[in-house]
Amino acid sequence: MTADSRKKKVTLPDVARLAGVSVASVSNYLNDYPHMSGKMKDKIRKAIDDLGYVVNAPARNLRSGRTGLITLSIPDLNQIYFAELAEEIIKAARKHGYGVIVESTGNNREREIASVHEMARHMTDGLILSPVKMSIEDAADLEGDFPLVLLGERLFLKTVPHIMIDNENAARSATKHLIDSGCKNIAVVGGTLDHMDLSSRSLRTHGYLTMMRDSGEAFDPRLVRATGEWTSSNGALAVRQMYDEGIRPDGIFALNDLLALGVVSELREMRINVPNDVRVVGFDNIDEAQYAVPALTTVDPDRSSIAEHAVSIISEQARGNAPKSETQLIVPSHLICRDSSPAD
Amino acid sequence: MTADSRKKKVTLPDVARLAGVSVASVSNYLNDYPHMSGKMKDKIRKAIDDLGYVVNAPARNLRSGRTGLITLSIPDLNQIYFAELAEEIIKAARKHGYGVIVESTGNNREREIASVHEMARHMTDGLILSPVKMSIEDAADLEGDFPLVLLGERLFLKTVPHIMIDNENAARSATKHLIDSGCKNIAVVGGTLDHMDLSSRSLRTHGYLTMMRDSGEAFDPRLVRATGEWTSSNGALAVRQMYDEGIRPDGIFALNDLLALGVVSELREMRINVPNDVRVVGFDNIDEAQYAVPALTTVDPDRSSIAEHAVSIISEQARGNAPKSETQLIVPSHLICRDSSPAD
DNA sequence: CTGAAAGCGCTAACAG
DNA sequence: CTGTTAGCGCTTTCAG
Repeated sequence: MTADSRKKKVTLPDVARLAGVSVASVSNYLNDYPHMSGKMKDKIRKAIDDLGYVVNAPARNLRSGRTGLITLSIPDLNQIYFAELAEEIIKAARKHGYGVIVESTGNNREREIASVHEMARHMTDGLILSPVKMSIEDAADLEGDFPLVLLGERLFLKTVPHIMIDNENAARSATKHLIDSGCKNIAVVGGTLDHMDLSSRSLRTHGYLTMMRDSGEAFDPRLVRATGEWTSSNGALAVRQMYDEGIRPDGIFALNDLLALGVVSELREMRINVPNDVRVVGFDNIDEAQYAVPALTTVDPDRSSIAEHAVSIISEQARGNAPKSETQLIVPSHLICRDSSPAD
Repeated sequence: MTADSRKKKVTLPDVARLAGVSVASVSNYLNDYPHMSGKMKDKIRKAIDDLGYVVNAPARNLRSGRTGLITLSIPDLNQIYFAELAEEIIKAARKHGYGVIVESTGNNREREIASVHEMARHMTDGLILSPVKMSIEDAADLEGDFPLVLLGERLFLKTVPHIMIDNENAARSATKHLIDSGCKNIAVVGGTLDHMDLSSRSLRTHGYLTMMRDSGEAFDPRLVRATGEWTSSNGALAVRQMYDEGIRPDGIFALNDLLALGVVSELREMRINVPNDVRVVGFDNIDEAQYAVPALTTVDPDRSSIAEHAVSIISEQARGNAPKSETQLIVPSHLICRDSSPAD
């Protein structure tokens, strides 16, 4: 395509005329119709180049009923985890020939619901939704028969494909890694013992608890440190409070990397060596984890695999293949050992 | 709109029939045609609700020539700065009634160029491009007459609207803030003295240099610390090396927040108090800056204003208003003082 | 202020 | 393997 291709509107019939073939052949060519003579292809290719022809997407979409676009609806790109997830989804989508409209719902229930309807308005071929505020009462909004995939652990609907991280097992691995490394007092920063539900917070805490129990470790509820938002300042605060209370962990499992970063920073400030005095493990494997000093041992949720599955499912549904009923995919994650708690 | 609105395809004529009016009236209604009787509006609204009608975007687009979509092409959502910029652009776009297709070019020249052409393929109404690898030789690719805005300091084309951060003045303010706070030995981490060009690195370093000179501060080239990628580990490394060389700054201007985070972390590790012993100022005001401990003093590039301008310009161009020739907008940024170097 | 009719540019039958 | 034709669903003149 040349730079001036958009100067004048060139239509498919124009190409057909110049190439001396029918519009159908040009259309076939554009859609990679398998059976076509080489010379015809050449003629068409040349005509397209000469005219600087570009297909008109809306016309194609109108006719074909598909747009080649999917909507990704996430809470907030400022949250690194979601930004990195979006990056992977965009990559996976490109591989499948899709573009991605990114919608940011800002942790707002109305906007989450609205994104379902917006999708129809933009006529995208599907929606990948990461709901954080919608509840089971809003399920009706997801009942349309359009391609939809839910991400995350909230909101279980048997009728809608759902992809999640294996929060509990990942937390178990992280905890086991610390136990196996000889830690005797393992704290969970960001955890909770209250109202266990299906949130990451609860699932990860639960994984920690069961692994502690399975390993015969003594359970000290004071080692479960609740925090507010999972930010590095709250991670630092949790450590400070723990030490103020006289608690001396030798391993800390922070429920996400931001918390872990704050934990490490506070420990260093307190002249406590990581990993020699206290080992630290995070969760998410955000980009920054590898650049931190010390580099962070953390759970990699395998975002690229989540993304690949999400896009595949949408793609399958969009081309009419009914979603395998009850698609509830749990993507395995794995621990990445770095300096904050090296493998043995 | 009800949840079952997509069950069966409902078209505009269906609505017209049920409402007992013409299709044109329905169309007018949908497009907020100003002159229309209240009762007609009511009839149409009711018919739309009853049928659960949703406009078909491609058809509308085909006819109107617009899609209500703009493409945002940035290097990488894993880079926090760009993720936060994307978030702002999505917000601004929503306000203007646009959806945003996010394309990630992965610091790849070919993909940057491709995104210009992709836009035509998806028929978006405009492109906001943040080029990092394209060079002036690729200018021809930007010559089409489609709505386009460039973000960032690279690649100057008088013919294309361009929005940039005021890197140099921002760096001057940051430096001045440190000088006014009594710092005598101010280091720049991430800076360079080689081949000054139009990169952020050069412009920010230059701002630092001129402010040092204007303030009559002695210039010590050893205070300009080059780094590789702007990551926190490289920030930490730069500090370590500086001290190993016997250099003792009392103020550090890190050219982005990630570097600054590394700088602070290393200083704390070295038992050097921030801000009492050494003040630290960053650049970008990423979300994390406010949660760091100590919270980071940094330059806020005013992403929301950049986003608003970018979307407005696209919107204007898309509705046919020629871009004011030579739109080269420089968005003023300002310093946000937090704990790492409080205001006096 | 409302209705009838003419396509926007393309694809998918279907016929050759 | 290639050509003809009939719309996809909507907006927009242009009359009434």
